[in-house]
Amino acid sequence: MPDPMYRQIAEDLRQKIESGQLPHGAQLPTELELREQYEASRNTVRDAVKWLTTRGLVETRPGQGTFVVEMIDPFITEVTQEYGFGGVEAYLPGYTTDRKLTVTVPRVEIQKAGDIAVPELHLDAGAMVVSRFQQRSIDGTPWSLQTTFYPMRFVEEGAVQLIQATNIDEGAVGYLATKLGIKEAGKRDVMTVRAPDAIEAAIFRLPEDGRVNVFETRRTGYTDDGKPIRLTVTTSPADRNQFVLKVGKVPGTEGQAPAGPEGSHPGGSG
Amino acid sequence: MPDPMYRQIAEDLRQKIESGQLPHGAQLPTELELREQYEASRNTVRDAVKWLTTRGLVETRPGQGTFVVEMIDPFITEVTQEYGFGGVEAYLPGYTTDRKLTVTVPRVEIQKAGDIAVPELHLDAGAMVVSRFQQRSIDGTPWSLQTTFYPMRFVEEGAVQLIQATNIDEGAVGYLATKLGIKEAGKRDVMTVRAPDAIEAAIFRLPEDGRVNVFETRRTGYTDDGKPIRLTVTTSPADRNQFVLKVGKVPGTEGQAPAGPEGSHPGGSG
DNA sequence: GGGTATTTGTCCGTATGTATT
DNA sequence: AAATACATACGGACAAATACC
Repeated sequence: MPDPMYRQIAEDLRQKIESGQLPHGAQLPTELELREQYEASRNTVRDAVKWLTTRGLVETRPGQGTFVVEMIDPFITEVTQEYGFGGVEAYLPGYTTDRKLTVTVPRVEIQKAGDIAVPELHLDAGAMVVSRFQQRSIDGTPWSLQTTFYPMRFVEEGAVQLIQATNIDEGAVGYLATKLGIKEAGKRDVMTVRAPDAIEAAIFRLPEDGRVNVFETRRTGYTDDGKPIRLTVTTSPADRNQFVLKVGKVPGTEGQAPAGPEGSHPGGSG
Repeated sequence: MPDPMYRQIAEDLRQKIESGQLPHGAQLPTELELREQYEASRNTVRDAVKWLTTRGLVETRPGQGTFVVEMIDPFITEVTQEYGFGGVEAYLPGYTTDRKLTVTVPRVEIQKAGDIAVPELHLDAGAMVVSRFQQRSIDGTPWSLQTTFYPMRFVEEGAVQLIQATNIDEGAVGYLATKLGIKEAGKRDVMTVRAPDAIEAAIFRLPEDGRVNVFETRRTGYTDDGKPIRLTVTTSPADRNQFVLKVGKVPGTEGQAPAGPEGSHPGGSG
């Protein structure tokens, strides 16, 4: 039982939300009503609402009110030995199968390699890279951003299609193989979670207070002799994405229920 | 450039942090000093600091001040085809190799199956399960909580060691194989990210405002004929964990730098 | 241990702006 | 245009945690 008044109010509202008394999408009492119900000042009930907001339980809409957040039907990316996580090469929608995936045409830029690309691609500081950027949406909702970096050297050696803003049918990695004989023999995916930057928050329409994190997966592809050939960075909001990995023999895929607000671990702190 | 004053103050401080002018661990000016520097009220500079706090850039310590967060040396869990993510069966520390992993003795409880276990283990509502809970720490810092649920039926059929609060040398899954002939032929891992609950926040010593999320991986193990035999739920803080998956031939593992505050994707929102 | 200064946390009141209906 | 509801910003007061003497 938290001592401060705003926390008591928040816990009371939280209990009402998690018990179903305030279902998804329901409007909370207005700040004025909360102020009367709990006999607190408006700033104090605002602190309580902000506490719930930070936890992703409610969202405020200026001019309308405060609402319990809607449940998001998660997008499930299946991880396979062949593909690894990070990409959208394989995916399964949750519950329904009729979602539509759309991909923007690549935006191609030639840039100085950044703090990630330089070490991952074993480049010298100041080296140039080709970046190919795509945005993926599902049913019109932005779902992931993906940028792949290739050393500029590949273009100079003849892989000119890399700098064209069109989809490469065989895939850019396949194109490198047929054009330059550079084959990807292995890849490493690193998955982290972090707060979104301003661009990601805008594109994904995430609440601007940064409480919804994004997955960031960095995939580095290597040739047989261990030279890195590309770096793919994919970001996707953590509130609408799940990753699934199957190993061995697993029965048919039913939809995965999103994580609910129940305690998975026993109480206590031993 | 954000309009509200508290955002301008926050962006200014953010720029000082990201430029290195305020390095990791450095103390920010006190609220009184900020109030003088920016000619704003104390509540306004507090809003600015709170904005930075929500984004995980700074942390406040009552009686001391506000500080730029320390960089956390991430714990890297390597995902392999054999093991999948979720567990700590295989892991690599970041940068250094001299970290010590400690595991608590299992806490064993017999419970009614919860909202996750019932569907995952194909149980009837109200069925009983054995839960085995362990907490893992690295260098004394709590790193992951893990609970595995087994149908109570296994104990009734003779796997009595499941309900003993001791480590099972061959592993609980291996024990089921030798004792009952129940072999795990496959498993599915589902990875999500969510806000921590109160218990997790306490054990991991996460900031109580819930801005640091936790990974939750649910692993369900299946027999050859597709029957689920166990459900393992692992939670680990997203601020100190990374997951790595290697596919094919990948050169020697150098340490992975944590995600820095640089833009990976091009600007704009087209 | 006690006392004091410093710093953040909580709570109140008020006024004005902005977004939506 | 008017009403409603949240957002921002100011002011003040006291409490709680910490550090230092």
